[in-house]
Amino acid sequence: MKKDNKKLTRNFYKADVLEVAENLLGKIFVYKTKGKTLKAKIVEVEAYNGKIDEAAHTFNGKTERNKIMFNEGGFLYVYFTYGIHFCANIVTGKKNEGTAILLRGMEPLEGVKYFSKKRFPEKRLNEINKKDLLNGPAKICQAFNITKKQNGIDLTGNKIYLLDAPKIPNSKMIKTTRIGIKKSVDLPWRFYIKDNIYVSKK
DNA sequence: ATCAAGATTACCT
DNA sequence: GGTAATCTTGATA
Repeated sequence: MKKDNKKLTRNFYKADVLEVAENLLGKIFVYKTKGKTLKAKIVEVEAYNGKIDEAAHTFNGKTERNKIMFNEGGFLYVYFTYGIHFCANIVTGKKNEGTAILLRGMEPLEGVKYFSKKRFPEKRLNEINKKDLLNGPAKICQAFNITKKQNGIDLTGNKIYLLDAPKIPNSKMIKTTRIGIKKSVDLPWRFYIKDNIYVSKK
């Protein structure tokens, strides 16, 4: 009997960013916070590679903001943008590669009430559409309450980590161009699960 | 010291 | 479809 729910280890993250990006789809993101366990299934990601990709934060070398992206794989890179939003990434590859994967869409599994409260403080639970909770990179951080404080967390620890799940077959995976960038716009480095309603944008 | 851009979102017409 | 919101970061226009 195959066990699907083991925590992913360092080796998973140390592979090439594009390989990890494809493998990330379907995996379970877990955040243990304030006695609660929050879980969601990853359905949409984008790969960034500072070596060859002008859109990556690491393209022009190491800075105070992006230094976590130069760690070996298996760390959380969180950045602040547009004066309002945080976005969370999974660092991949070997040390000093400067590669990471942006989490863009998730399906809520556990902690829906918590997500709803963080996303829509003024609304009642029954007015909230579950598909609007985690269908965007900044929405994910808002719902999980992920901020600068979580930047650099080791994903092989017990606070934030991923659980294994069966690989999404190629027939159910869409590979296309990334969203919201002005450089390297033609690289097909966005991956999402076909027909999944929790994907941020078709 | 100053400035422009930004891996987005929500709300408007 | 269009754009305001909002402020940290990195380069120096």
